[in-house]
Amino acid sequence: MTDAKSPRARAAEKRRRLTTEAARVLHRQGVERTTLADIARAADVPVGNVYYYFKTKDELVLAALSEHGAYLDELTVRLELSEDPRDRLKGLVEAWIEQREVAARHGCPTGSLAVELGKRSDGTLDGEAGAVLGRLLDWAARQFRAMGAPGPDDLALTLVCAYQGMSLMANALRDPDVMAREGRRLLEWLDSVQATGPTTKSLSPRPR
Amino acid sequence: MTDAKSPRARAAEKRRRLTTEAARVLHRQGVERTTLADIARAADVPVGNVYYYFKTKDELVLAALSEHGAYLDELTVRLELSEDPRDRLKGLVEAWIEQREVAARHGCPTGSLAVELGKRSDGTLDGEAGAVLGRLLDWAARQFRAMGAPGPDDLALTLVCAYQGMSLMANALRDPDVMAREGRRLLEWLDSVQATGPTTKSLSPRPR
DNA sequence: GTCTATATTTAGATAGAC
DNA sequence: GTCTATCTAAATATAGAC
Repeated sequence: MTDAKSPRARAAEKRRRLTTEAARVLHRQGVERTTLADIARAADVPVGNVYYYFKTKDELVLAALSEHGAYLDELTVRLELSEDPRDRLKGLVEAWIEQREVAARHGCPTGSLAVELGKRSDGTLDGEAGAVLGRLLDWAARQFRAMGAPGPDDLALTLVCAYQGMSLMANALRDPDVMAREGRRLLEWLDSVQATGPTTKSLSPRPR
Repeated sequence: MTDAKSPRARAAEKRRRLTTEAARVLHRQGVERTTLADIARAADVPVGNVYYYFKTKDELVLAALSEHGAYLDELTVRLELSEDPRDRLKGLVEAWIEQREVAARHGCPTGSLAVELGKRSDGTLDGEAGAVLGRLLDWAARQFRAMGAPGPDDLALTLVCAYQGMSLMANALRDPDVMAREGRRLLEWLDSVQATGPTTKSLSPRPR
């Protein structure tokens, strides 16, 4: 109904651009080392204009976090095309391995944000990154539960911890191969998890 | 030979205090959110005076990193009192579990630093945190090798990744229990690693 | 709605008195 | 060696013209 370039549409598009670029730049440079000018430049929007769309820098950070969360939701929804929950989980790990170059350069977007936001002494944006990781944790637990695996919550925790750990280490060592090696191990581990419990007691925590 | 409070001794002591407090405060607040004033106050040294001991803020960051590295060296040396390399590794994991409250509040000191320093676009202090983690990786690999376990380097990588992952997640979720649950799993996993290889193929990567 | 100019604040770093 | 006072730079945020 609105014309091709109505003011509303153009404004919405700018907001969109600012959000996407905020997600990208904050991932690369971190929250504290990124200035509003950096994001504005990347989104091709004048600095002062940013405040028309986002009242504070933190609102941009939150928008970036939502963006990463949305990407994750999109990915998990796509994985649900598989019938087998084990294949879904393996697809998740394969996606991580594919992202190995980015992970080695900048780490996991959400994990990095969690570290940075955790350092704040004021409560600002406290737990926001944790909430996104919590959603991933829940999704993984649902898959393990669907598999009939015992202790699905603990299995999910192990999986997501492994991802955060390999991302951090790949980034710290600047070595994408860390993602490949640990990713392969996770795939084999997923194969070993049985409906009646994993093949060895060592891999899954005791059901309580 | 020098008197109880010689200028030299007092100066050395101040430098010491600045280093320890830098390590503590940077762990709590992160590099970017910590001002020199914060560290100076914690060490009970006037702000301007800091520059007599450290020419730049980065020199303080490096000193803090060395401090964390020294703590790690100290720990591994103490663990070597055990004859059995498996017990040494289990002792390491137990130490991680004991630190669960601190980990939940501020994450792993070295891991956090690695994340923050990795966000710098200039090459400043690039790879410094990775080097400390590399030392831990080497030590763990030596223990696995002494056990006669196949693929000791990969096993070490898995162990350190697990630690970084559980620290990050415990911090993100503000939940020390993450450290306890994952720590228990790691202890059981270490028990399952055999001299001829782990009990199942799923836990250790194929020897190449 | 868009953008420029600028106010405000804060932090890293230095000069120089003691 | 120690410390105060201050310079300089940069970044968030705002005021107000268009």
